[in-house]
Amino acid sequence: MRVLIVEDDTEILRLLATALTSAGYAVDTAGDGEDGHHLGSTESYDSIILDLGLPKLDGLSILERWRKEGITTPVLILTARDSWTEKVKGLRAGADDYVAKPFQMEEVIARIEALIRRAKGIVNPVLTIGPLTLDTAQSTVFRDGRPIVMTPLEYRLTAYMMMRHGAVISKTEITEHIYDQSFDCDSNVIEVLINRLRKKIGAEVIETRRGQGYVLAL
Amino acid sequence: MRVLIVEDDTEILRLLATALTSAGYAVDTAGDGEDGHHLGSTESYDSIILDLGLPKLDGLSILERWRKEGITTPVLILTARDSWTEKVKGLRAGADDYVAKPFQMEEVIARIEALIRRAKGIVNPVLTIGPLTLDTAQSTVFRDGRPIVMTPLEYRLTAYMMMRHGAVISKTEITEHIYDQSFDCDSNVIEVLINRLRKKIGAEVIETRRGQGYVLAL
DNA sequence: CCTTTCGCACCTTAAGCCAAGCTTAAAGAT
DNA sequence: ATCTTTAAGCTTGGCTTAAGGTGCGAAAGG
Repeated sequence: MRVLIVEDDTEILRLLATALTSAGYAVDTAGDGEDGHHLGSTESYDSIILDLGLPKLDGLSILERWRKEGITTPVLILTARDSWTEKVKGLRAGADDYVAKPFQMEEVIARIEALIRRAKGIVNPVLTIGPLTLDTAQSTVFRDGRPIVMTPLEYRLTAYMMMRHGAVISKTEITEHIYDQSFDCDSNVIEVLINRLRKKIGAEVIETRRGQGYVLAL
Repeated sequence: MRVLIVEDDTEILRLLATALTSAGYAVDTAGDGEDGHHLGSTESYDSIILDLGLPKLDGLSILERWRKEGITTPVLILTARDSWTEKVKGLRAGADDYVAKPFQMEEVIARIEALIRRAKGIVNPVLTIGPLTLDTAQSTVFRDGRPIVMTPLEYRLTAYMMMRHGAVISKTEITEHIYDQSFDCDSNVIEVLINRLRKKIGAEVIETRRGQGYVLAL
């Protein structure tokens, strides 16, 4: 799962980034409106955290532009406490949720997770596909009820595949969603990852579609 | 829908042009940077395909000029494979998407269509023809609701035929659309492919028009 | 006008080759 | 010390080629 944070306060940015990273997300960041807008338009994220007060280009304008461009990525906006009008404007402009500053890290993460689940059409916070169960609150995957110890990458890949179960997922899509920016995909990392994952969750769960990608079989 | 292609390799240009034309687009072409820039500035297009390595005036400069001139037409850039820096530069300069060479015709067309849809704010990735359903998001074809496992070529052919259902599609058209660089050799690849496809999706779905091509019957 | 014949376009099957993907180990990064 | 990436050799599925079969459709003969 890959998230973009657009925030000019470097301290808040740092905190959010580390919190999300250790929650198992691939994180990209932007310090001003222009970069933020640009990244959001051109890269593929599963969710975006957007501050409203930004240099160069303010959050609301960015959001409006994205929506005009047809970008439907769920957006969580950060606003100053008690600013009713901003909240309304934000939701009007197409935001999916909002959090007032100052905030609890936990809350932001929980809401991001809810947004992503909602966007992928998953209602229950715990997702079960065949023998596998994904608990995002615990960042844990279970096979037949038993927890499986995973590395961050393994967990991200599993979570992503479970949320898109049944779909053929290409290697490009995988790299785009479990790695952050600047990753040169001229190697067999994905294959190695898939290999390790198969050993952990069972080889029969992940089907190979030669020349197309992988499918999480039901 | 009108598209401009700026590309110096005449073979690639021809392939792109014919592919887009038969996909229902009006196509203009330019063989070098100056012509390309000029056309893009003075005519109005729904989308532009821009090669980065061009004689006279390179792609990046053209793109920058257009954006300075206030031209917001969605631009898809073509770059050499693995050139991460070029991709970043292109997206920085205001490109909306990019495809690495060598590329699949189908992918370019799909991305162009996505760009245009995005610009106009429409989404509909599922196409149903008779008992067949094409879900491009999942890269899967369904027959009577059941997924059919296909090889890359089979999938491309099916997708192409479904998008042009009812039309007679010649073998030449098929080779030009589902193969990246046109290979001209008199072999029976297409017949073999069609044969395998019929076994998977049902023989009655694909009609033969002797001496003309094939039709996806409704 | 109907029938037969013949050529050509298309169908079918199977074998071989190549590249995509698998696997393992070791080096590199954090 | 753990996790990730690189590298190298190996395996296998999908694509192509080739060879023989089938049937359409046109032209010639009845």
